[in-house]
Order: sequence, then structure tokens, then C-alpha cells
Amino acid sequence: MDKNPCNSQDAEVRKGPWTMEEDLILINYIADHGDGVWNSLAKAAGLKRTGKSCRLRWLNYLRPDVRRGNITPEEQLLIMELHAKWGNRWSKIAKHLPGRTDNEIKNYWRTRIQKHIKQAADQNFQGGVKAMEMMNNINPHEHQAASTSQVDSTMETYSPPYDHDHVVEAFHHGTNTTTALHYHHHHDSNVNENYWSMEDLWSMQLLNCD
DNA sequence: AAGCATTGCAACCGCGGGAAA
DNA sequence: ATTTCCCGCGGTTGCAATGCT
Repeated sequence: MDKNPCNSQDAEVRKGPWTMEEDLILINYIADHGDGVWNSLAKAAGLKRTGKSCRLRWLNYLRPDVRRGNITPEEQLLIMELHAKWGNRWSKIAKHLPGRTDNEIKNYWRTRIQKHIKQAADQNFQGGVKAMEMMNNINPHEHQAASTSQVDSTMETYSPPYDHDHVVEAFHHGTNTTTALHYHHHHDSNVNENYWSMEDLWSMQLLNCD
């Protein structure tokens, strides 16, 4: 649509899903020359893609150590703990889950965990009120595009209390059944303590599903 | 069986920060 | 010191697959 007709020879940049041929070109080029310097890599490899696109494809999909398949309950728990600590710092969280990409974790959070939180909160279960409180507790200090963009209003983004003023503790006591996530709000006037216990998580069936 | 709705994930976009020129 | 360029991050979108009526 915005193709420039003047210099069509180098202006054509491919977008959308990668073909097998493109994948092979990228894999082989990186095998020979290594990754990084993505813009020049894209040109040198003869790919009609932006460096950005090449980098994304490699890091999220083609990289040999990328781990695919179901997120394990342990990984899920770790994601929740780290998200409670750091919020939407997906790449930072991903560094603690070997083989998992920030994109995968982000997608997983949005499609699975966030949805379950919402669904569970909609039902009358024990922790629902607490979950809703937490979902509504949007931190005003952090960047939060979710609250400003056109995110579906029925599926508000849960924003954990990862303000510096908040202390988040995560415990591990051997098995996951005794693990607890504790969110402590100690300066919010309207919330004295928010505990999101493992019992709550289990009741949300977050850890039962594969 | 067909059409519509929902889900899940790959990929794109815009922006900020840092390095290089 | 300033500008330009590139990388990486987080948010968002597009679409194929799947489920539902």
C-alpha cells in the first residue's frame, strides 16, 4: 500500500509469516556468521526483511535453544512470582526461564493467566474479591499502556503492586502445594494487606491445567 | 455442514536508550 | 556536544486453528 514505485528494487520489504526458505537462509547465515547487527545481517543474508524482523524470528522461533511446548506448573509459578515482582518486564522474566522467550511468556500471561484471573474473579470463589482488588490496583507510577490504550475493558490488565513502596515476598517450601505468594501493601490507605495465597491460585485452577 | 465466535500465537509497530559518527 | 542509527522491549494486531451453535 505504501510501496514506493520509484525504487522498487530495494524498497520491497517482506512482512508477515516467514517461509521455510527464509528460515533456512537465516539459520544457515547465522550458523556461518553468528547473529547480531541485524540490519546488515538481513542484507548480507539476502533476506528481504528488516533486521528487526530477522532478530525476532531468530530469538523467538529459530534459535536452537528455544524451548517450545507447554509451560510447566513450575514455570507458571515462577512467571507469576516474577511478574508480581517486576510487572510486565517480560524479557527480564524470560531470563529466568531458560529457553522461554519474552514473547511466549507475554502471550502466556495474557492468554492464560490473565484470563483465568478474570474468570475466577467473576465467579464467587473465596479469593475472587482479593483478585479483583488486585486487578483494580493499577499502579500510577509505572508505565501502563494497558490502562491507556484500547485494551478490552472487560479484561482489564491486572497490575501487581510492584511499586518500590511495596514489598513482595515469594516463598518456596519444597513442593508447590506449600508455596505462597504474598503481596504486602503497606501504604495504601484502602488496602491493608493483600494476600494471594497458593490456595487462591489452586482454587483458580491455575496450576492444574497444562 | 456451514457459519460465526473464540482462542492462541507469530509477527508488527512505536518508542526509549545507548552507541556510533 | 549534537545528531543519527540501531537494538531491544513492551504493547498490539492479524490470522489460522479450534470450538460452538
